Amino acid sequence: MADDAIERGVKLLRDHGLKVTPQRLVILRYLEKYRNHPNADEIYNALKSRNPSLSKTTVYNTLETMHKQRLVDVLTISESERRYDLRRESHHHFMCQECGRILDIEIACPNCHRIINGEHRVDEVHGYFKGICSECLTKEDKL
Amino acid sequence: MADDAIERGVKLLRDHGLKVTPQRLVILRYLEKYRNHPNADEIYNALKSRNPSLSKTTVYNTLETMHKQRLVDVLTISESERRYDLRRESHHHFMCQECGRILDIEIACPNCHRIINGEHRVDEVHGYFKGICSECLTKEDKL
DNA sequence: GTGGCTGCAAATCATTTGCATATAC
DNA sequence: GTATATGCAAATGATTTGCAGCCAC
Repeated sequence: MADDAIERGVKLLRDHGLKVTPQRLVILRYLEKYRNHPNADEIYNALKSRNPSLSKTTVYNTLETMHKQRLVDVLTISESERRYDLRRESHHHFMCQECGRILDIEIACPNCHRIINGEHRVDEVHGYFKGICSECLTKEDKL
Repeated sequence: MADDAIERGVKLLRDHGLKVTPQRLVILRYLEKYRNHPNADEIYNALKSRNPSLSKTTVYNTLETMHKQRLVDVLTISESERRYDLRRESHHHFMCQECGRILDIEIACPNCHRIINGEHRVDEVHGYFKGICSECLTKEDKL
């Protein structure tokens, strides 16, 4: 892992009032590097060979802690499992029902946020789109 | 159950190519009457006293079948369970983290749908907002 | 008549919990 | 030194599956 990535991770954790542990750093680094909206199992499996003592409980604990500190978004676009995403400026997600990929959708939706915030206090906004992605469309002619 | 509600249910099922069964009718009727975004368990518990033979498996089967026929929307706004909603013209949902209620949000978001449809084929759009509802805000001063 | 629907019991599997040990600060 | 984090094994709980009998059409 590059030194600057470690430093960045340490700072990110400290800035959010979290203790710095190797497990937290490596999970944060995974999210930052791949940005692939993984579930807990994918994170665990990707990291366990280089971090043999890592437990799945810790993966869950860590992601939950980071979510509470608004460092990580929890996506429920999949009906069967949670997926995690390093938090960044509001964007949305598209899930392909064919290949299962979750793609970032860069759409700002200022209307929605503003209107509803007048009535309730809105802390999280999730835009989930589901269908067939352009790649699968060309492959399989499902247009 | 009112006669016209039954008739409406029968028509709805037939129009969607589904066989008409008492279980399907009563579940449909529940969704139509309460529109409270229930989970499978709530539906089952609400109906079992008047429909003693109803099984939870059938509740799940029925909701899944209706979802496939685009009669019912599956909401994953709650992280721990699916919630169901009779399908109607596109609207969105707000979940109060305090009282747990899921409220309908009547916002049209034409931008989003149009833009993304140029790239992928979009079959479902879900807008999930989370925070504290106005009622809980006044009660507890969490503004 | 038959293909699809129902309901029971058992299985699955993501996530959570209890608790003893280890570690960040 | 102490509060918190980690990791193991066991528990939980929503959803699914296998299968036998039933019913809508």
